[in-house]
Amino acid sequence: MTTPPYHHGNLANHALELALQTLREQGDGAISLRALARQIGVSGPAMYRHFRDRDSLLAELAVIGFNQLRDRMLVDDRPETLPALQRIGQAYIEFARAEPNLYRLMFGGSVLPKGEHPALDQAGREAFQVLEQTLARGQQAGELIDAPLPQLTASAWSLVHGFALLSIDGHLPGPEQAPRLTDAILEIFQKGARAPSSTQQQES
Amino acid sequence: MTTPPYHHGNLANHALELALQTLREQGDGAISLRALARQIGVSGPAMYRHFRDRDSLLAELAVIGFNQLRDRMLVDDRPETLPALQRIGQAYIEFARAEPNLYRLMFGGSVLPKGEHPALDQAGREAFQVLEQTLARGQQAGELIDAPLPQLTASAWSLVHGFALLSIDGHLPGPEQAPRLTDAILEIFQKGARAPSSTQQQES
DNA sequence: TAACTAAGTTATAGTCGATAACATTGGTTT
DNA sequence: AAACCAATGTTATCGACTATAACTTAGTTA
Repeated sequence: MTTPPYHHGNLANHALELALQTLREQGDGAISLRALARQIGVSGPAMYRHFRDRDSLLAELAVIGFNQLRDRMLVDDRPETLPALQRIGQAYIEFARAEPNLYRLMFGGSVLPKGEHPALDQAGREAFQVLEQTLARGQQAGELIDAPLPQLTASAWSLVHGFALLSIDGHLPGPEQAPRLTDAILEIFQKGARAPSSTQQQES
Repeated sequence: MTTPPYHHGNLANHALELALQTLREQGDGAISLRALARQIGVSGPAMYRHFRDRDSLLAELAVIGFNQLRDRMLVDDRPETLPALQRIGQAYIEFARAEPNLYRLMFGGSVLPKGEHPALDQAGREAFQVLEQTLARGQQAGELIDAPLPQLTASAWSLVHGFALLSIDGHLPGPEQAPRLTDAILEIFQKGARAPSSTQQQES
């Protein structure tokens, strides 16, 4: 009685949950299909019915991450662009700091090279577009400089991406004052990207 | 005659050279001590006389990378800070684009976590300081805003680091116009970090 | 009910990291 | 010069992993 059924029924989801937990606790290098299968109580090769290979499982985790990141960035309730940008930047960096290993996996170009996992590329683009559309709105409202949109987007994304990685990798001093640092770098960006005619003023 | 000598005599350097080549061509994941030993014509465990483990070899590669990066950043021949910063930023991003896999290894927090390889941390600090000292000079000369130096440094480093990674990982459109994009983001930073009283003027 | 298919299984090949125990060599010491 | 010894190799071996092949089970559908 209560003998485990031959078919698990939810192997893929179960595996993804456990993998996400392993990722959080020990990083992507610690994820192995065999170990996951052991934890679930299933044989190793069973995993390959649900994931083409190890990288495909990692890619699915990264997709989950990008969707979470996109949702967290969708908080620009402010009508003015500059406060909205500030909010988005904060949410972005908070996500990276809350899920460092997931964030690294999402952008770790060496582990999951771009172009090999279409769903992952798509999820990344969608998150990217939240930022881009906000910047576009800011330009249309005349709050941001008139630089080409791709340039402006690349600048903003570079700044938060670089800060997020330096922060979670321990390259910045004083991790406890990360929020203050976050605001400081976002201010510099706003000052650099603000339209000269903007009604916003710098504090001093 | 011409029988290979029992002692190789230069195993460590030879291994590092081959590993660097493998890294360039196939990324850090493709580096294995056994494969290196095979190429050199030596047995696997011989490697462990020269490297504590695989990560130690990777760490030595990363140290080489940081030293190269630092040397490339030491080109601020201009006395004024802003042009010097521009030069440093360009050199930084050119390095990352020329050696993408090496750059990823240097900063790949998951592969080589900070704190486990003192020589690596030291080399990273030395490169970091080139940027920091230039920014400090700019502040003393009154060319840069009076924000706390760590904040200013974190901003500049974040921007070039983020841009470098997004660029080499293929997240930015139009790779062929990377140099133009580079100048664009550096301009935004300069505009955001320039002292209000600076004699430098924005172009329009 | 027979056939098909999805989702498991065992068996196996090949690679790798790492350690233990042993062998060779060249420089150093007496 | 002989003995020694530290550095640098060697073979043997363990355990873990990715991945494929061939087979089995069970649920669904004609």
